[in-house]
Amino acid sequence: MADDRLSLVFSALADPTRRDIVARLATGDATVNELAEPYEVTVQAVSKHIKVLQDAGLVSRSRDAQRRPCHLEAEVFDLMTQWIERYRREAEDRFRRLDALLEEVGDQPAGTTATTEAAS
Amino acid sequence: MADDRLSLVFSALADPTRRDIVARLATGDATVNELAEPYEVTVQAVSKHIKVLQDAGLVSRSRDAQRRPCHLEAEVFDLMTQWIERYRREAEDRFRRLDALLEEVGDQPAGTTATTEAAS
DNA sequence: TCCATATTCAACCGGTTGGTTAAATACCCT
DNA sequence: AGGGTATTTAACCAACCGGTTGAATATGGA
Repeated sequence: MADDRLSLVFSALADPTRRDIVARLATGDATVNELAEPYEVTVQAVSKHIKVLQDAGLVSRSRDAQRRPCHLEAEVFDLMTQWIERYRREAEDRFRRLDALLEEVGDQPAGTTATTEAAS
Repeated sequence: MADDRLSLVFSALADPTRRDIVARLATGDATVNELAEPYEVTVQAVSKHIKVLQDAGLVSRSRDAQRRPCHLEAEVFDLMTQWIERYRREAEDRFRRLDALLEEVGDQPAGTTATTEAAS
């Protein structure tokens, strides 16, 4: 379920180990064995993580003898930032309009209207 | 497992229905019943989705009689964009350095060194 | 008080996920 | 051919996820 590109990318990055792998690939290509070394999990588990990242388009592989180095495909990040920025902008614009409206009416200062109960 | 903030946010947005809810909340606050209306799923399912978004800090609730309107907390987006931009920048910098090195050596034009095999 | 509305909680179900171990595959080297 | 290294596949398992139905809770209004 949820096999569209954006879902795959967000889902892939929802795991801290995979985010860590991405972080390390940002500094340079690496093989599965190299990537697996710092973790306690087996190399097979890391291989699965790489597959998830690959299916999301975040990682590509090449071949070098037995090794299959992983390469970070950073362009995919654009897909996320575009989505995020779009709705952030919409929300901020709406907030600005509300703010201006309150200013105009001469109500209480903005941001004190509702009990927000945000998560800790 | 994976209960850190960034994991919760990415995980929350990995579901298309939840992304859609976020998109709609960007245009204005809404109740669970209002949000559930366009979907085929039950209102309980949507309530669960809201809970996930709330745990991730993406949504806050207020009270208005029986209604508990949902409000988008767009600041959380910053957490993601900061993470994304950091590693994108690292990867791009590395690419630029490699590019410059190849230029210096007088090798082939950049981007033609490895078989990338990227996902479709 | 009684009823309608809005929302959540509880229990359940099938599919997915992240991990394991064991076996298979792919490639290099002598 | 045979052995070593790198990696993937297969089968399995417990936990989680998104959905359901049914019951509970909370609030407003007649």
